[in-house]
Amino acid sequence: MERPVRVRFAPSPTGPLHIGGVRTALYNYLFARRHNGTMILRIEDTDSQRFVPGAEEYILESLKWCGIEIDEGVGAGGPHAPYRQSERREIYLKYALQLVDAGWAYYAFDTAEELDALRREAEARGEAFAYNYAVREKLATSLALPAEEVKARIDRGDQWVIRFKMPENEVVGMDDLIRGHVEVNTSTLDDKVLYKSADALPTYHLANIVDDRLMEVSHVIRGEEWLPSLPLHYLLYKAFGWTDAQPQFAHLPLLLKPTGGGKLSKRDGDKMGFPVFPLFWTSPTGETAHGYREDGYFPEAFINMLALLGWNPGTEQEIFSMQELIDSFSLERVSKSGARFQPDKARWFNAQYMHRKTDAELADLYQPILREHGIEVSDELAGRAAGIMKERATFITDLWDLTSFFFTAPAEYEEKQAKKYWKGQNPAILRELRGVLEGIGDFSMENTERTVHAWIEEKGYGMGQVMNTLRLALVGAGKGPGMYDVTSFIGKDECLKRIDNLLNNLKPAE
RNA sequence: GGCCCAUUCGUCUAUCGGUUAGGACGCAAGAUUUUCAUUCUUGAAAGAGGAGUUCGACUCUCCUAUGGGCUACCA
Repeated sequence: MERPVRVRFAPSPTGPLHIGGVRTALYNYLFARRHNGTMILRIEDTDSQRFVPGAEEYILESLKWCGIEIDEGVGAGGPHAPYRQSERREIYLKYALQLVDAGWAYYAFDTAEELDALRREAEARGEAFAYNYAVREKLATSLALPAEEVKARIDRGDQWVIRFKMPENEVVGMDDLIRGHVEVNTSTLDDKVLYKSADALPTYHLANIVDDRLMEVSHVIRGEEWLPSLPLHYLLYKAFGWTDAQPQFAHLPLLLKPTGGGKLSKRDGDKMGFPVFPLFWTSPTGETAHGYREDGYFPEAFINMLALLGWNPGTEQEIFSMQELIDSFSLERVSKSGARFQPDKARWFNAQYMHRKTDAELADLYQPILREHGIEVSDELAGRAAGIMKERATFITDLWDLTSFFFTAPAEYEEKQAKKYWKGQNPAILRELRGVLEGIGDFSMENTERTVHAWIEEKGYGMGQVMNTLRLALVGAGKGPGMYDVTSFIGKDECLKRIDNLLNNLKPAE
């Protein structure tokens, strides 16, 4: 019997969610939806030291903005509540103790200072210290100490941890949905801490396995940085006797810096001018970081871009709605190697979505910006202006520079354009054109164009000469949409007014 | 240092032993255009290196190199 698909996204609230984390969440979500499964959000706040206030809210808000829906977990509730590990703390000790009883784990009483000293000693010898089979019976552990001594230490309130007793020289064979079969010898691994008495909390490894089991997780889809601890996780399932219900694993390739080496980090964004976070972030200490949302990206474009960073459909389609992503997603088509994040492509995706927006959608997005500039117009007009110019825009915020002339007369004239066209007989022609325009009754785009073109032809003027001079008057620059888009948008009176402005206020060049 | 993972145009990638190695971003040129864009066409641009296996390797194996990850009482 196929087991129901249940996946989880399990971030720790140690700061804003990074775009690599968003992609992990996205792939989990896509996989869940693709298989009619359940998407769980679990907050892994087992490190009380690194907890950052506001981070959890940030994660929730980010997922919401991205359109990644949580079926079960923090913010959604569900049959396995609570989903915040700090609220599940009483669950874990029992399991850690179960492992100790079964001989799979042991108590260790080393202090942080002692461990530091051990590491320094090893380093001085040019070696790396590993807490493993070679040392665990020589240190202050329940493996070395007499039982009464162990009990006495615990009773007296000494701090302790429970470590996994990694077997010596065994080969663990693992199967990853993306990477295939991987084997590791346990002698290269160390005895990871599973539980710490100091804060009565488990570490990632224990909490992860226990919760995945309790929450009936069927597939663990996470970043490649977890691959090295997969053997431990396999062994943990074995130690608990849960191998039959063990989830399948898929380790995702990492997101890398656009240039240079290493994985994407917060500083890259600041340095190279693109966000590494979905949303704007202010840390408790007042540091801020850009976000895709505030930088003007559409969530659909952001998600589309992210989905294709490490996955491809095997076809040449590049523009995907969330539903299309769901329909075509598969772990088999996730690539194995790390993907460099590419800011240019992110912008291109956004432009593609911009071009596909309807006037009504654009109006909604553009109105706030217009109001910021003191422009009060109908949605119809705002949408029409945006619609005319959207193909030139990448972000909604580009629109003001592109369309301001629809709403306000040029305050000044671009020097280059003025120099080129505001000379010779052009002022005279413009004056003549003013008369032509004034005489047009039906000022629609079509009729104005027909009338003006007929006049140009009759007079034998150069098309570019006339239109660019008119453009100077109406737009004030050597750019913009077709002139009849402008004339019909601003209307006859405003056209004449702007022509008069130019005629009266700018001295023609020689 | 040790362990693990990876390696096709600058970048994201297709190819699952036989292809003129395809697409996209970016770049360049051209076309269209009343301007600026858009759009369209074209172009430059890749199998890390070396051994094998095979009639035949980008594809399989090994070695080397390079990149990345992990190596915490962090996740």
